[in-house]
Amino acid sequence: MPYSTKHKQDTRERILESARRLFNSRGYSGVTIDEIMNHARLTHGGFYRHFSSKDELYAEAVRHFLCKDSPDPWQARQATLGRDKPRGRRMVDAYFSRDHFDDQECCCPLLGVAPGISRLTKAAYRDVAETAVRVFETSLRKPIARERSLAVLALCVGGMILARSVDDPQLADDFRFAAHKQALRTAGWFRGREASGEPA
Amino acid sequence: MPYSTKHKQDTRERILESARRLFNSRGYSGVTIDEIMNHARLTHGGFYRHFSSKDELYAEAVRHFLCKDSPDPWQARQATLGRDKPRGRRMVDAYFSRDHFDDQECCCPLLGVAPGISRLTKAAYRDVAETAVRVFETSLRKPIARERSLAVLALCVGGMILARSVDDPQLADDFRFAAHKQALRTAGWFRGREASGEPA
DNA sequence: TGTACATCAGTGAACGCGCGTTCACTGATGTAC
DNA sequence: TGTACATCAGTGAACGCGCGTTCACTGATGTAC
Repeated sequence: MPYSTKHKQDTRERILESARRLFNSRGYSGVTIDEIMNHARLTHGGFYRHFSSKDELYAEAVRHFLCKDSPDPWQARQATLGRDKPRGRRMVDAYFSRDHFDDQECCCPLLGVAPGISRLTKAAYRDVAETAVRVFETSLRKPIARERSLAVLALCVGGMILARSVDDPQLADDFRFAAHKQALRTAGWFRGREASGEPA
Repeated sequence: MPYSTKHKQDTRERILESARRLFNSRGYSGVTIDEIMNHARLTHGGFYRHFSSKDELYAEAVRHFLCKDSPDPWQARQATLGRDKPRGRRMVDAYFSRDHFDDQECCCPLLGVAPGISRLTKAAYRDVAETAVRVFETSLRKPIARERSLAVLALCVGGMILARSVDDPQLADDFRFAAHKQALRTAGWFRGREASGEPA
């Protein structure tokens, strides 16, 4: 039995960590196995001793995001944000921090799916987003209409992306309904329980 | 001058419409130019008479999403949802409708960026999402903690994705701050104006 | 009205490169004697 | 303790395919005469 099992585990861990960072910053198809292996100080040929396909590696890398023991700025961010706040609050603050916004490598994997959006495309997204915000803004009653419009849009996009990214239909519906309800509430359109089920 | 300019415009429109549908359902790299052209009843060679690159086509297709005159189920969805409601409300309802959730072709382009997520990957996302929801749930005070947790998560993901997808730094910050504030408010952690700027 | 011509949308073969995957080989390491 | 051996992590060349892009060509159409 050559090489200790620890040696192999360590290598696997290194590949996983490299994959997580690179996938997050450039998306699934923006990164090659060769790059990941080089980043982990290996050559591409050895990859299949650790994973059976690129797809499997990606799924593992997503899960790896949550590992407590990885030397991860994301974990650090949470830690530095005040021990007195509840854990959930620290997570939210860390999530929305400029640090997290700028950090391409150590971000939530859902933020990394957009495969290296080009400048051209970002401009198009801005057009769409601005139009949508304007529509909401004119529909809402005055006080801080714009700010609430932005939040409503975030609820729409986030709720649906989460619903679609998850393989449990029940959880998907839960996301959809909860985000919907909250969006109506934020906009001030929520009366009674009308949004708790499917809208008519 | 062979072929009327209208003829060329029509063809371009057809390519754009095919592109929008296919990109939305399978993401940028999940669709080939050949497929798009076939879908528009053309062969791939003619593509470059209309667009200078695949990237340019994608950006145009995103913008095309908003065209009022396209025969788009998305527009239809809004129309059928009750004329008495304000336009923004109709948009939100249409956005969260099961119809929009299921429809791969005619959805918000931001929902189409995730390039054909594999079953393996969806399972990984569910793990991450469930863990995150559980953390929030235990941090929130009791009443409908789960529902609010889901909404908070949706605000996080949606706010950051929008912020990252847009090429105007000011608009990006606006999304980030608005979503952050609303997340804290939804969770019940918002006291005074502490989240209006960058968290300390 | 009819015919020759010029234009250019559309065709389909070909190019070329990137990248996931495979494979024969190497050599470091743990075990048996 | 030292040596032969077996294992398998890691190497690097090669394969093969998909796909964005190019290009020489075709043929439909509008215009000029």
